[in-house]
Amino acid sequence: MSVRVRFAPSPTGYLHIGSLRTALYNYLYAKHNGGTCILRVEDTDRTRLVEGAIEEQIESLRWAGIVFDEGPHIGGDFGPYIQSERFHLYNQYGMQLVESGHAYYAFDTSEELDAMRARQQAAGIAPKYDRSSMRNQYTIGDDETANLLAVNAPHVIRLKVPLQTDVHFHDDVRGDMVVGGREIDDQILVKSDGFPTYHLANVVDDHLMEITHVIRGEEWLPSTPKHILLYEAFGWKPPSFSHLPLLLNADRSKMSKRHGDVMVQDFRAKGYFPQALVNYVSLCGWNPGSDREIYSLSELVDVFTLERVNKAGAVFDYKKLDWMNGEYLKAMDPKDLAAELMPELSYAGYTYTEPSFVANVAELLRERVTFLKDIAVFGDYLFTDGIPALSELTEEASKPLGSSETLGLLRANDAFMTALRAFRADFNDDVANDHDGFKALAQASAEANGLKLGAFMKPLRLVLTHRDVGADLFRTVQLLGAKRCITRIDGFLS
RNA sequence: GCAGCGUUCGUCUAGGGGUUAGGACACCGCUCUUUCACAGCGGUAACACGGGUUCAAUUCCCGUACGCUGUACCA
Repeated sequence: MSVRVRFAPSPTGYLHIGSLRTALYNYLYAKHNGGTCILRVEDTDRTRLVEGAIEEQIESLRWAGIVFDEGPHIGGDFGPYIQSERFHLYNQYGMQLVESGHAYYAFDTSEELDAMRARQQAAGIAPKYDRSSMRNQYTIGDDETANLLAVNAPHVIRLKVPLQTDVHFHDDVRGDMVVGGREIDDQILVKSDGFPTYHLANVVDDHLMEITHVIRGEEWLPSTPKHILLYEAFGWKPPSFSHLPLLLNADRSKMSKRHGDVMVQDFRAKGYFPQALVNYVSLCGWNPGSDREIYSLSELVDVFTLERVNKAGAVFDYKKLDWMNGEYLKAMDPKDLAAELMPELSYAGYTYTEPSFVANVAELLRERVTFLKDIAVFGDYLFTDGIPALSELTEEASKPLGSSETLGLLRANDAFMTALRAFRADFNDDVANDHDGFKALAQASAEANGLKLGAFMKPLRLVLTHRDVGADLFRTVQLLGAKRCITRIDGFLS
Protein backbone atom coordinates (compact mmCIF):
# COMPACT_ATOMS: atom_id res chain seq x y z
CA MET A 1 0.00 0.00 0.00
CA SER A 2 1.37 3.35 -0.91
CA VAL A 3 2.27 5.80 1.82
CA ARG A 4 -0.14 8.64 2.53
CA VAL A 5 0.71 11.17 5.23
CA ARG A 6 -0.87 14.41 6.27
CA PHE A 7 0.14 17.63 7.91
CA ALA A 8 -2.90 18.92 9.77
CA PRO A 9 -2.47 22.43 11.12
CA SER A 10 -5.06 24.40 12.96
CA PRO A 11 -5.59 27.89 11.52
CA THR A 12 -5.23 29.73 14.78
CA GLY A 13 -2.25 31.83 13.84
CA TYR A 14 1.03 31.91 11.98
CA LEU A 15 2.94 28.76 11.16
CA HIS A 16 5.10 27.79 14.13
CA ILE A 17 8.64 26.60 13.57
CA GLY A 18 7.74 23.33 15.29
CA SER A 19 4.88 22.87 12.87
CA LEU A 20 7.28 23.45 10.02
CA ARG A 21 9.45 20.63 11.34
CA THR A 22 6.42 18.34 11.63
CA ALA A 23 5.33 19.23 8.11
CA LEU A 24 8.87 18.66 6.90
CA TYR A 25 9.16 15.19 8.41
CA ASN A 26 5.81 14.26 6.92
CA TYR A 27 6.95 15.53 3.56
CA LEU A 28 10.32 13.79 3.77
CA TYR A 29 8.77 10.51 4.82
CA ALA A 30 6.21 10.63 2.02
CA LYS A 31 8.69 11.55 -0.67
CA HIS A 32 11.32 9.09 0.54
CA ASN A 33 8.74 6.36 0.12
CA GLY A 34 7.22 7.62 -3.08
CA GLY A 35 4.04 8.48 -1.22
CA THR A 36 1.54 11.29 -1.01
CA CYS A 37 1.71 14.29 1.28
CA ILE A 38 -1.59 15.90 2.20
CA LEU A 39 -2.44 19.20 3.80
CA ARG A 40 -5.60 19.16 5.87
CA VAL A 41 -6.94 22.12 7.78
CA GLU A 42 -8.30 21.27 11.23
CA ASP A 43 -10.60 24.14 12.00
CA THR A 44 -13.14 22.42 14.21
CA ASP A 45 -12.80 25.06 16.90
CA ARG A 46 -14.65 28.03 15.45
CA THR A 47 -13.81 30.20 18.41
CA ARG A 48 -10.10 30.15 17.75
CA LEU A 49 -10.14 30.79 14.03
CA VAL A 50 -7.83 33.53 12.83
CA GLU A 51 -8.61 35.26 9.58
CA GLY A 52 -5.99 34.62 6.94
CA ALA A 53 -4.15 32.04 9.01
CA ILE A 54 -4.61 29.25 6.48
CA GLU A 55 -3.24 31.40 3.69
CA GLU A 56 -0.28 32.49 5.79
CA GLN A 57 0.57 28.94 6.78
CA ILE A 58 0.35 27.68 3.23
CA GLU A 59 2.59 30.53 2.12
CA SER A 60 5.16 29.78 4.80
CA LEU A 61 5.17 26.14 3.82
CA ARG A 62 5.53 27.08 0.18
CA TRP A 63 8.43 29.39 1.05
CA ALA A 64 10.13 26.53 2.86
CA GLY A 65 9.83 24.40 -0.23
CA ILE A 66 7.37 21.90 1.18
CA VAL A 67 4.87 21.02 -1.51
CA PHE A 68 1.74 19.00 -1.03
CA ASP A 69 0.09 16.57 -3.36
CA GLU A 70 -3.39 17.19 -2.01
CA GLY A 71 -4.86 20.02 0.00
CA PRO A 72 -7.38 22.84 0.10
CA HIS A 73 -5.21 24.95 -2.19
CA ILE A 74 -4.72 22.24 -4.81
CA GLY A 75 -7.59 19.81 -4.47
CA GLY A 76 -7.44 16.04 -4.68
CA ASP A 77 -9.65 12.97 -4.67
CA PHE A 78 -10.28 12.97 -0.93
CA GLY A 79 -11.56 16.48 -0.40
CA PRO A 80 -12.73 18.74 0.88
CA TYR A 81 -9.53 19.21 2.87
CA ILE A 82 -10.94 21.72 5.31
CA GLN A 83 -12.76 20.14 8.20
CA SER A 84 -15.35 22.89 8.50
CA GLU A 85 -16.52 21.77 5.08
CA ARG A 86 -16.90 18.19 6.29
CA PHE A 87 -18.99 18.69 9.40
CA HIS A 88 -21.90 16.60 8.13
CA LEU A 89 -19.60 13.58 8.06
CA TYR A 90 -18.56 13.78 11.68
CA ASN A 91 -22.12 13.95 12.97
CA GLN A 92 -22.97 10.89 11.02
CA TYR A 93 -20.01 8.99 12.45
CA GLY A 94 -20.72 10.27 15.93
CA MET A 95 -24.25 8.92 15.71
CA GLN A 96 -22.94 5.64 14.43
CA LEU A 97 -20.86 5.28 17.58
CA VAL A 98 -23.82 6.09 19.83
CA GLU A 99 -25.91 3.52 18.03
CA SER A 100 -23.25 0.86 18.31
CA GLY A 101 -22.83 1.56 22.02
CA HIS A 102 -19.29 2.93 21.73
CA ALA A 103 -20.39 6.41 22.68
CA TYR A 104 -23.16 8.04 24.64
CA TYR A 105 -25.00 11.27 25.19
CA ALA A 106 -24.08 13.31 28.23
CA PHE A 107 -26.20 16.20 29.43
CA ASP A 108 -24.00 17.58 32.16
CA THR A 109 -23.60 21.31 32.55
CA SER A 110 -20.20 22.84 32.86
CA GLU A 111 -21.00 23.64 36.49
CA GLU A 112 -21.65 19.99 37.17
CA LEU A 113 -18.39 19.06 35.49
CA ASP A 114 -16.50 21.65 37.50
CA ALA A 115 -18.03 20.33 40.70
CA MET A 116 -17.09 16.79 39.77
CA ARG A 117 -13.48 17.80 39.15
CA ALA A 118 -13.39 19.71 42.40
CA ARG A 119 -14.58 16.62 44.26
CA GLN A 120 -11.97 14.48 42.57
CA GLN A 121 -9.26 16.97 43.28
CA ALA A 122 -10.25 17.09 46.93
CA ALA A 123 -10.19 13.31 47.07
CA GLY A 124 -6.79 13.20 45.38
CA ILE A 125 -8.15 11.33 42.36
CA ALA A 126 -7.12 12.02 38.81
CA PRO A 127 -9.85 14.13 37.19
CA LYS A 128 -11.82 11.98 34.84
CA TYR A 129 -15.39 11.86 33.66
CA ASP A 130 -17.28 9.71 36.13
CA ARG A 131 -20.06 7.93 34.29
CA SER A 132 -21.60 6.42 37.41
CA SER A 133 -22.15 9.69 39.18
CA MET A 134 -23.13 11.90 36.28
CA ARG A 135 -26.43 12.59 34.61
CA ASN A 136 -25.81 10.85 31.37
CA GLN A 137 -27.55 8.25 29.25
CA TYR A 138 -25.95 5.30 27.60
CA THR A 139 -28.67 4.11 25.28
CA ILE A 140 -30.28 5.98 22.51
CA GLY A 141 -33.65 4.21 22.97
CA ASP A 142 -33.88 5.29 26.57
CA ASP A 143 -37.01 7.30 27.46
CA GLU A 144 -35.32 10.02 29.46
CA THR A 145 -32.73 10.48 26.79
CA ALA A 146 -35.45 10.77 24.19
CA ASN A 147 -37.23 13.37 26.28
CA LEU A 148 -34.11 15.43 26.81
CA LEU A 149 -33.26 15.25 23.14
CA ALA A 150 -36.81 16.20 22.28
CA VAL A 151 -36.52 19.43 24.23
CA ASN A 152 -33.10 20.14 22.76
CA ALA A 153 -31.33 19.83 26.07
CA PRO A 154 -27.69 20.75 25.58
CA HIS A 155 -25.60 17.62 25.32
CA VAL A 156 -22.36 16.21 24.05
CA ILE A 157 -21.39 12.81 22.75
CA ARG A 158 -18.69 11.07 24.69
CA LEU A 159 -16.54 8.08 23.88
CA LYS A 160 -17.40 5.14 26.10
CA VAL A 161 -13.98 3.95 27.11
CA PRO A 162 -13.87 0.29 28.14
CA LEU A 163 -12.50 0.49 31.66
CA GLN A 164 -11.18 -3.03 31.95
CA THR A 165 -9.09 -3.28 28.81
CA ASP A 166 -5.62 -2.04 28.11
CA VAL A 167 -5.04 -0.17 24.89
CA HIS A 168 -2.00 -1.30 22.94
CA PHE A 169 -0.40 0.47 20.06
CA HIS A 170 2.94 0.76 18.40
CA ASP A 171 4.79 4.00 17.91
CA ASP A 172 7.44 3.92 15.21
CA VAL A 173 9.63 6.26 17.22
CA ARG A 174 8.97 5.07 20.76
CA GLY A 175 8.12 1.41 20.38
CA ASP A 176 5.24 -0.53 21.94
CA MET A 177 2.89 1.37 24.16
CA VAL A 178 0.19 0.22 26.52
CA VAL A 179 -2.24 2.34 28.51
CA GLY A 180 -4.85 1.06 30.94
CA GLY A 181 -8.46 1.83 30.03
CA ARG A 182 -9.06 3.29 33.47
CA GLU A 183 -6.50 5.99 32.67
CA ILE A 184 -8.36 7.15 29.58
CA ASP A 185 -11.03 9.80 29.87
CA ASP A 186 -14.41 9.55 28.13
CA GLN A 187 -13.37 12.04 25.50
CA ILE A 188 -15.98 14.38 24.09
CA LEU A 189 -16.45 13.52 20.43
CA VAL A 190 -19.19 15.96 19.52
CA LYS A 191 -19.52 19.25 21.35
CA SER A 192 -22.82 20.73 22.48
CA ASP A 193 -22.74 23.06 19.50
CA GLY A 194 -22.83 20.00 17.27
CA PHE A 195 -19.28 20.38 16.04
CA PRO A 196 -16.80 17.55 16.43
CA THR A 197 -13.70 17.75 18.55
CA TYR A 198 -10.28 17.23 17.08
CA HIS A 199 -10.26 13.62 18.18
CA LEU A 200 -13.31 12.53 16.21
CA ALA A 201 -12.66 14.63 13.13
CA ASN A 202 -9.03 13.62 13.04
CA VAL A 203 -9.73 9.90 13.18
CA VAL A 204 -12.60 10.05 10.72
CA ASP A 205 -10.56 12.06 8.24
CA ASP A 206 -7.42 10.00 8.58
CA HIS A 207 -9.51 6.97 7.80
CA LEU A 208 -11.47 8.53 4.97
CA MET A 209 -8.35 10.04 3.44
CA GLU A 210 -6.62 6.68 3.73
CA ILE A 211 -3.75 8.01 5.79
CA THR A 212 -1.19 5.27 6.41
CA HIS A 213 1.21 7.09 8.74
CA VAL A 214 0.41 9.68 11.34
CA ILE A 215 3.53 11.71 12.07
CA ARG A 216 2.85 14.42 14.63
CA GLY A 217 4.23 16.17 17.69
CA GLU A 218 4.77 14.44 21.00
CA GLU A 219 1.98 16.47 22.60
CA TRP A 220 -0.40 14.02 20.92
CA LEU A 221 1.06 10.92 22.49
CA PRO A 222 -1.23 10.95 25.56
CA SER A 223 -4.38 11.12 23.44
CA THR A 224 -3.37 8.43 21.00
CA PRO A 225 -5.06 5.66 23.03
CA LYS A 226 -8.36 7.49 22.54
CA HIS A 227 -7.76 7.52 18.85
CA ILE A 228 -6.93 3.83 18.84
CA LEU A 229 -10.19 3.18 20.67
CA LEU A 230 -12.06 5.14 18.01
CA TYR A 231 -10.51 3.12 15.21
CA GLU A 232 -11.50 -0.04 17.03
CA ALA A 233 -15.04 1.21 17.64
CA PHE A 234 -15.45 1.93 13.96
CA GLY A 235 -13.81 -1.31 13.01
CA TRP A 236 -11.11 0.53 11.09
CA LYS A 237 -7.48 -0.33 10.80
CA PRO A 238 -5.44 2.38 12.52
CA PRO A 239 -2.53 3.99 10.74
CA SER A 240 0.92 3.66 12.22
CA PHE A 241 1.95 6.42 14.58
CA SER A 242 5.15 8.36 15.05
CA HIS A 243 5.36 10.98 17.75
CA LEU A 244 8.08 13.52 17.19
CA PRO A 245 10.17 15.00 19.99
CA LEU A 246 9.33 18.59 20.82
CA LEU A 247 11.34 21.65 19.89
CA LEU A 248 12.31 23.34 23.13
CA ASN A 249 13.22 26.73 24.53
CA ALA A 250 16.59 27.12 26.20
CA ASP A 251 14.91 26.26 29.52
CA ARG A 252 13.65 23.02 27.94
CA SER A 253 9.99 23.98 27.95
CA LYS A 254 7.97 23.58 24.77
CA MET A 255 9.21 26.17 22.31
CA SER A 256 7.01 29.21 22.52
CA LYS A 257 6.70 32.80 21.60
CA ARG A 258 7.61 33.98 25.08
CA HIS A 259 11.20 33.03 24.46
CA GLY A 260 11.80 34.61 21.08
CA ASP A 261 10.75 34.42 17.50
CA VAL A 262 9.20 31.08 16.71
CA MET A 263 7.04 31.76 13.69
CA VAL A 264 8.32 30.78 10.29
CA GLN A 265 7.60 34.25 8.98
CA ASP A 266 9.83 35.68 11.73
CA PHE A 267 12.75 33.67 10.42
CA ARG A 268 11.89 34.67 6.91
CA ALA A 269 11.76 38.34 7.84
CA LYS A 270 15.12 38.13 9.57
CA GLY A 271 16.66 36.94 6.34
CA TYR A 272 17.23 33.26 6.82
CA PHE A 273 17.36 31.24 3.65
CA PRO A 274 14.51 28.72 3.56
CA GLN A 275 17.04 26.04 2.66
CA ALA A 276 19.06 26.82 5.77
CA LEU A 277 16.04 26.87 8.05
CA VAL A 278 14.76 23.59 6.65
CA ASN A 279 18.20 22.04 6.87
CA TYR A 280 18.68 23.16 10.45
CA VAL A 281 15.26 22.13 11.62
CA SER A 282 15.59 18.73 9.97
CA LEU A 283 18.48 18.07 12.33
CA CYS A 284 16.47 18.87 15.44
CA GLY A 285 15.28 15.46 16.50
CA TRP A 286 16.67 13.49 13.61
CA ASN A 287 20.06 12.77 12.15
CA PRO A 288 21.25 11.15 8.97
CA GLY A 289 23.65 8.82 10.74
CA SER A 290 26.73 10.54 9.44
CA ASP A 291 28.79 13.59 10.35
CA ARG A 292 27.50 15.50 7.40
CA GLU A 293 25.19 18.37 8.25
CA ILE A 294 24.50 20.28 5.08
CA TYR A 295 21.67 18.75 3.09
CA SER A 296 19.40 20.13 0.43
CA LEU A 297 15.72 19.28 0.65
CA SER A 298 16.00 16.60 -2.00
CA GLU A 299 19.05 15.14 -0.29
CA LEU A 300 17.04 15.00 2.91
CA VAL A 301 14.33 13.13 1.04
CA ASP A 302 16.93 10.60 -0.02
CA VAL A 303 18.26 9.87 3.47
CA PHE A 304 15.28 10.48 5.76
CA THR A 305 13.96 7.57 7.82
CA LEU A 306 11.73 7.45 10.87
CA GLU A 307 14.14 5.02 12.53
CA ARG A 308 16.63 7.82 13.00
CA VAL A 309 14.19 10.17 14.71
CA ASN A 310 15.14 10.82 18.35
CA LYS A 311 12.96 10.46 21.39
CA ALA A 312 14.17 13.39 23.47
CA GLY A 313 13.21 17.00 22.85
CA ALA A 314 15.68 19.31 21.15
CA VAL A 315 16.58 22.80 22.31
CA PHE A 316 16.48 25.15 19.36
CA ASP A 317 19.92 26.68 18.90
CA TYR A 318 19.63 30.02 17.13
CA LYS A 319 23.42 30.34 16.94
CA LYS A 320 23.81 27.15 15.05
CA LEU A 321 21.05 28.23 12.70
CA ASP A 322 23.04 31.43 12.06
CA TRP A 323 26.11 29.38 11.29
CA MET A 324 24.15 27.23 8.91
CA ASN A 325 22.67 30.24 7.18
CA GLY A 326 26.22 31.48 6.67
CA GLU A 327 27.16 28.17 5.14
CA TYR A 328 24.38 28.59 2.58
CA LEU A 329 25.35 32.18 2.01
CA LYS A 330 28.88 31.10 1.18
CA ALA A 331 27.79 28.25 -1.03
CA MET A 332 25.28 30.05 -3.21
CA ASP A 333 25.90 31.38 -6.68
CA PRO A 334 26.81 35.09 -6.43
CA LYS A 335 24.46 35.78 -9.33
CA ASP A 336 21.55 34.44 -7.32
CA LEU A 337 22.68 36.39 -4.29
CA ALA A 338 22.74 39.54 -6.38
CA ALA A 339 19.23 38.92 -7.61
CA GLU A 340 17.97 38.42 -4.08
CA LEU A 341 19.82 41.44 -2.83
CA MET A 342 18.37 43.73 -5.45
CA PRO A 343 15.14 44.59 -3.61
CA GLU A 344 17.14 45.68 -0.56
CA LEU A 345 19.33 47.86 -2.71
CA SER A 346 16.52 49.52 -4.58
CA TYR A 347 14.68 50.07 -1.34
CA ALA A 348 17.75 51.86 0.01
CA GLY A 349 17.90 53.90 -3.17
CA TYR A 350 21.40 52.87 -4.12
CA THR A 351 22.82 53.66 -7.54
CA TYR A 352 25.49 51.01 -8.09
CA THR A 353 23.17 48.07 -8.62
CA GLU A 354 24.35 46.57 -11.86
CA PRO A 355 23.85 42.79 -11.36
CA SER A 356 27.39 41.66 -12.08
CA PHE A 357 28.76 44.39 -9.82
CA VAL A 358 26.40 43.40 -7.03
CA ALA A 359 27.38 39.77 -7.53
CA ASN A 360 31.03 40.73 -7.09
CA VAL A 361 30.23 42.65 -3.94
CA ALA A 362 28.20 39.77 -2.56
CA GLU A 363 31.01 37.35 -3.27
CA LEU A 364 33.47 39.62 -1.52
CA LEU A 365 31.42 40.45 1.56
CA ARG A 366 29.50 37.27 2.25
CA GLU A 367 32.36 35.84 4.29
CA ARG A 368 31.71 38.34 7.01
CA VAL A 369 27.96 38.51 7.42
CA THR A 370 25.27 36.09 8.53
CA PHE A 371 22.47 37.37 6.33
CA LEU A 372 22.53 38.32 2.72
CA LYS A 373 20.70 41.55 3.38
CA ASP A 374 23.45 42.60 5.79
CA ILE A 375 25.62 43.12 2.73
CA ALA A 376 23.45 46.06 1.75
CA VAL A 377 24.22 47.67 5.09
CA PHE A 378 27.73 46.42 5.67
CA GLY A 379 28.82 47.38 2.16
CA ASP A 380 26.81 50.56 1.77
CA TYR A 381 29.93 52.47 0.74
CA LEU A 382 30.15 50.34 -2.39
CA PHE A 383 26.70 51.16 -3.66
CA THR A 384 26.82 54.94 -3.69
CA ASP A 385 28.90 57.70 -5.18
CA GLY A 386 29.19 59.67 -2.02
CA ILE A 387 30.68 57.95 0.98
CA PRO A 388 28.05 57.44 3.67
CA ALA A 389 28.62 59.93 6.45
CA LEU A 390 29.67 58.45 9.73
CA SER A 391 26.60 59.82 11.41
CA GLU A 392 24.33 58.24 8.82
CA LEU A 393 25.54 54.75 9.48
CA THR A 394 23.12 52.59 11.33
CA GLU A 395 23.95 51.25 14.71
CA GLU A 396 24.01 47.72 13.40
CA ALA A 397 26.49 48.59 10.73
CA SER A 398 28.64 50.72 12.93
CA LYS A 399 29.79 48.18 15.45
CA PRO A 400 33.32 48.13 14.09
CA LEU A 401 33.15 51.70 12.97
CA GLY A 402 35.51 54.59 13.16
CA SER A 403 34.20 57.83 14.60
CA SER A 404 34.40 61.37 13.33
CA GLU A 405 36.80 61.83 16.16
CA THR A 406 39.01 59.22 14.53
CA LEU A 407 38.92 61.18 11.30
CA GLY A 408 39.97 64.29 13.17
CA LEU A 409 42.89 62.46 14.69
CA LEU A 410 43.87 61.28 11.26
CA ARG A 411 43.93 64.82 9.92
CA ALA A 412 46.25 65.73 12.74
CA ASN A 413 48.57 62.88 11.89
CA ASP A 414 51.22 64.41 9.66
CA ALA A 415 52.91 61.17 8.75
CA PHE A 416 49.65 59.66 7.56
CA MET A 417 48.53 62.79 5.75
CA THR A 418 51.79 63.03 3.87
CA ALA A 419 51.68 59.36 3.03
CA LEU A 420 48.10 59.71 1.81
CA ARG A 421 49.04 62.61 -0.46
CA ALA A 422 51.90 60.58 -1.87
CA PHE A 423 49.55 57.65 -2.42
CA ARG A 424 46.97 59.93 -4.02
CA ALA A 425 49.54 61.41 -6.39
CA ASP A 426 50.35 58.08 -7.98
CA PHE A 427 46.98 56.39 -7.61
CA ASN A 428 45.11 55.74 -10.84
CA ASP A 429 42.99 53.27 -12.70
CA ASP A 430 45.86 50.86 -13.29
CA VAL A 431 46.76 50.77 -9.62
CA ALA A 432 43.15 50.18 -8.68
CA ASN A 433 43.16 47.08 -10.82
CA ASP A 434 46.58 45.68 -10.09
CA HIS A 435 46.99 44.03 -6.73
CA ASP A 436 50.76 44.09 -6.69
CA GLY A 437 50.88 47.66 -7.93
CA PHE A 438 48.39 48.73 -5.31
CA LYS A 439 50.30 47.08 -2.55
CA ALA A 440 53.62 48.47 -3.76
CA LEU A 441 52.24 51.99 -3.87
CA ALA A 442 50.69 51.71 -0.44
CA GLN A 443 53.88 50.29 0.97
CA ALA A 444 56.07 52.91 -0.61
CA SER A 445 53.82 55.76 0.56
CA ALA A 446 53.75 54.39 4.06
CA GLU A 447 57.40 53.62 4.47
CA ALA A 448 58.56 56.91 3.04
CA ASN A 449 56.85 58.47 6.03
CA GLY A 450 58.01 56.01 8.59
CA LEU A 451 54.73 54.10 8.74
CA LYS A 452 54.26 50.38 8.68
CA LEU A 453 51.92 49.09 6.03
CA GLY A 454 49.18 48.39 8.56
CA ALA A 455 49.46 51.88 9.99
CA PHE A 456 48.63 53.22 6.56
CA MET A 457 46.11 50.70 5.34
CA LYS A 458 43.76 50.90 8.31
CA PRO A 459 43.33 54.65 8.12
CA LEU A 460 43.07 54.42 4.35
CA ARG A 461 40.17 52.04 4.77
CA LEU A 462 38.52 54.51 7.08
CA VAL A 463 38.96 57.30 4.56
CA LEU A 464 37.59 55.24 1.70
CA THR A 465 34.75 53.44 3.46
CA HIS A 466 34.23 55.16 6.80
CA ARG A 467 34.62 51.73 8.35
CA ASP A 468 37.24 50.14 10.53
CA VAL A 469 36.55 46.78 9.06
CA GLY A 470 35.69 45.32 5.72
CA ALA A 471 36.89 42.99 3.06
CA ASP A 472 40.37 42.96 1.61
CA LEU A 473 41.14 46.60 0.90
CA PHE A 474 42.59 46.05 -2.55
CA ARG A 475 39.48 44.22 -3.68
CA THR A 476 37.37 46.91 -2.11
CA VAL A 477 39.28 49.57 -4.03
CA GLN A 478 38.95 47.54 -7.19
CA LEU A 479 35.18 47.40 -6.80
CA LEU A 480 34.97 51.04 -5.85
CA GLY A 481 36.97 51.98 -8.92
CA ALA A 482 39.69 54.59 -9.11
CA LYS A 483 37.29 57.46 -9.69
CA ARG A 484 35.31 56.99 -6.50
CA CYS A 485 38.47 56.33 -4.50
CA ILE A 486 40.05 59.55 -5.69
CA THR A 487 36.93 61.55 -4.99
CA ARG A 488 36.81 60.22 -1.46
CA ILE A 489 40.47 60.77 -0.78
CA ASP A 490 40.27 64.29 -2.15
CA GLY A 491 37.20 64.92 -0.11
CA PHE A 492 39.09 63.90 2.98
CA LEU A 493 42.18 65.92 2.12
CA SER A 494 40.36 69.13 1.27
C1' G B 1 -1.82 14.92 42.19
C1' C B 2 -2.35 11.21 38.26
C1' A B 3 -0.62 9.21 33.52
C1' G B 4 2.78 8.93 29.65
C1' C B 5 7.44 10.09 27.69
C1' G B 6 12.43 11.39 28.21
C1' U B 7 17.84 11.91 30.29
C1' U B 8 25.70 11.23 26.19
C1' C B 9 30.05 17.83 26.31
C1' G B 10 26.57 24.58 27.50
C1' U B 11 23.47 23.17 22.74
C1' C B 12 22.36 19.59 18.46
C1' U B 13 23.96 14.72 18.23
C1' A B 14 27.02 9.69 16.91
C1' G B 15 27.86 5.35 19.41
C1' G B 16 26.77 1.14 22.10
C1' G B 17 28.60 -4.81 26.93
C1' G B 18 35.45 -4.27 26.47
C1' U B 19 36.15 2.91 22.48
C1' U B 20 41.80 7.56 24.11
C1' A B 21 33.21 8.02 24.21
C1' G B 22 33.35 10.60 17.74
C1' G B 23 31.35 15.03 14.99
C1' A B 24 28.95 19.96 14.68
C1' C B 25 27.56 24.88 16.94
C1' A B 26 29.25 27.97 20.82
C1' C B 27 33.63 29.15 23.71
C1' C B 28 39.20 29.64 24.37
C1' G B 29 44.19 29.62 22.11
C1' C B 30 47.53 29.61 17.92
C1' U B 31 48.56 30.39 12.66
C1' C B 32 47.39 33.38 8.39
C1' U B 33 46.69 38.78 7.81
C1' U B 34 46.32 45.88 6.21
C1' U B 35 41.23 45.30 9.79
C1' C B 36 36.99 42.20 10.84
C1' A B 37 35.88 37.77 9.24
C1' C B 38 36.89 33.19 6.64
C1' A B 39 40.11 29.18 6.71
C1' G B 40 43.63 25.81 9.06
C1' C B 41 45.45 23.77 13.55
C1' G B 42 44.87 22.88 18.74
C1' G B 43 42.12 23.06 23.43
C1' U B 44 38.27 23.10 27.59
C1' A B 45 33.84 20.20 28.06
C1' A B 46 29.39 14.65 28.51
C1' C B 47 27.40 8.97 29.38
C1' A B 48 21.86 12.13 35.89
C1' C B 49 22.14 8.89 40.47
C1' G B 50 21.68 4.01 43.02
C1' G B 51 21.18 -1.07 42.72
C1' G B 52 21.28 -5.52 39.86
C1' U B 53 22.80 -8.99 35.48
C1' U B 54 27.86 -9.90 33.59
C1' C B 55 34.61 -11.61 33.59
C1' A B 56 33.22 -6.58 31.95
C1' A B 57 28.12 -1.63 31.78
C1' U B 58 27.87 4.66 29.65
C1' U B 59 25.41 0.66 26.70
C1' C B 60 20.81 -4.53 29.28
C1' C B 61 17.11 -4.75 33.73
C1' C B 62 14.90 -2.42 38.11
C1' G B 63 14.45 1.67 41.09
C1' U B 64 15.39 7.02 42.32
C1' A B 65 16.01 11.98 40.90
C1' C B 66 15.17 15.59 37.53
C1' G B 67 12.73 17.43 33.19
C1' C B 68 8.90 17.61 29.66
C1' U B 69 4.07 16.64 27.69
C1' G B 70 -0.87 15.50 28.76
C1' U B 71 -4.70 15.68 32.18
C1' A B 72 -10.50 21.41 28.08
C1' C B 73 -17.31 21.14 24.99
C1' C B 74 -8.21 23.82 22.23
C1' A B 75 -5.74 21.66 18.70
